[in-house]
Amino acid sequence: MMVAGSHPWNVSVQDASAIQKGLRSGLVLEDDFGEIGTVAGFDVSFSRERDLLHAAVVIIDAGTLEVLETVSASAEPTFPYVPGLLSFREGPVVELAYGKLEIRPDLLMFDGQGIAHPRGLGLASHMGLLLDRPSIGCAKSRLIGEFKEPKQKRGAMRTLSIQRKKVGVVLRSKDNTKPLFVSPGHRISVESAAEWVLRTGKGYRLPEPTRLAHIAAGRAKR
DNA sequence: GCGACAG
DNA sequence: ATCTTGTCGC
Repeated sequence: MMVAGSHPWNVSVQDASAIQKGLRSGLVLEDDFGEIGTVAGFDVSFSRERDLLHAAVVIIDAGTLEVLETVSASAEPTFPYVPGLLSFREGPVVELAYGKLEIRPDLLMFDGQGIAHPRGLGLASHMGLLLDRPSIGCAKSRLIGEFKEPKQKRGAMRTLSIQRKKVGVVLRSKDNTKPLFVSPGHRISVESAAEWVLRTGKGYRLPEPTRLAHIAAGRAKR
């Protein structure tokens, strides 16, 4: 079995796509974890006046949803935003912030796609592989995939598929609000991914990990 | 050629 | 992502 090592982030748009194709075979799409005690949420904001990316990571207790740790890091963007290549723009800052953590989270949640991606390796999958951690992609909108509108009640979900293959779910995390696009990143199944998004929610559209990371990332700009 | 297109 | 106040609805 090929073991995933590190790879350069400063590559061309062409090479980035090739790197994704090479990494996808290393993904584990079934539950591969023990007891989940902590969940980390990631998000990145952008300050255009200073041309800086700010990444924030918030770790919460999986049982009480209480915040245990918050860290952030900043860096100049080295890659443009290209649909399908988001990890090459946000990956560097995310790794930087992750390195500042004292707690080693049991599960990672990202504001983006997992395997619901053109080459099967969205931000959550990519980071889950590099950090060797179970990860979930929890995006606010669709990148790729077909689905039917889920019912309006919290907890309702429909399959998100790519060429007849189930790659995730379109999940209603709150009554009468736009659904979330949840797909496994690495070392977790579609079912468990959806379950954890619901389990870490507090009544807001976004689950606590990602919601709090979003606030922290925005706060990091000031 | 045209439309779609995570953050 | 970001530029941005109020406003309608649960």
